[in-house]
Amino acid sequence: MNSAPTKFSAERMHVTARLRAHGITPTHQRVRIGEALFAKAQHVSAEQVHSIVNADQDGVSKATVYNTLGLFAKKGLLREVIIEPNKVFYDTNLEKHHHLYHTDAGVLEDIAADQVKIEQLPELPQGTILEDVDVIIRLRKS
Amino acid sequence: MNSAPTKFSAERMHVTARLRAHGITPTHQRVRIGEALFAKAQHVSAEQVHSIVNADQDGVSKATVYNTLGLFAKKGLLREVIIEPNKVFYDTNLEKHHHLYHTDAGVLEDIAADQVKIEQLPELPQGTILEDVDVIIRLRKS
DNA sequence: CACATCAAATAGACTTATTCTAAATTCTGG
DNA sequence: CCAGAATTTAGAATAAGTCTATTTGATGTG
Repeated sequence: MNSAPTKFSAERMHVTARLRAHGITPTHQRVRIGEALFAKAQHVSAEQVHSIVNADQDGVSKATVYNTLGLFAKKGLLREVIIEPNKVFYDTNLEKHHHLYHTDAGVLEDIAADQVKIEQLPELPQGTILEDVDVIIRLRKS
Repeated sequence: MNSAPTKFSAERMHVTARLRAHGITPTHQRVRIGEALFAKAQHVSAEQVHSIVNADQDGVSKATVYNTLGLFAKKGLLREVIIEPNKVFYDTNLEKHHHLYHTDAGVLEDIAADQVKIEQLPELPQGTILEDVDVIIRLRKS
């Protein structure tokens, strides 16, 4: 369509604002990564982000992808989901929810929070605060 | 105490029987690994098992440690717990239970099943069976 | 404007957990 | 005891992620 990349698209502005709102300086590459993330997919690995962002010209380095994903996660723009050794997924869904994991296919699915009822949690040791509760339901082909 | 390793200790027989009961041919190295596992610790990494088993003379190779842990997990003698990228823990506790993870310290703790009440699970997609439900409560120093 | 400063980005070397491979060893049934 | 299968092994290979030293790019100051 356009011959030149759209530097000032609505999407781009949106991501920029979002980063600012979370106290993140919106650099060129962070915005690129943000666009890739928030465009569609729910669950992406660092590797996937790296190749999406580097499909176009002028890519973003591996190190920056890792730094940025880590930063986004820390700032609450993403949630890290660890389901397999050697594969961290980043989930753009920030609603409270849980995960269904198809172990055969390696596919991760969201489950709305109200589909799983956790009625009680143990008392936390003093001096600690809850960071997260992960519920992962692992499935296999029957 | 004994000058020679006790080849026919009660523990050893016990592990052997246990492997057999799970359809695992009890080779020398598998029994060694089983002893290390079931002796004490709750949560061990492959690396830890490897060094426990290799503290004595005549060690067990890395590959065998990995193969064996994988086999034990598949046969239901161990449970894999994935809480951090690049670190699989094997849990010898086979009771239904959940996990508390201290993210600062990297320490994993068990929680008795009755401390967490999961009242409802979503309907599983057809053609699939439940393999496991992992609940990991992540804590941080406050 | 020239300069000092600081954050962020980069390439590529490095680390670490795990898997693979091909060869050697051990086991099992006949 | 022997053939074939299962298991173990050392070490090479892979893959995700981290680290380092350097460069780039803003931003502010006199």
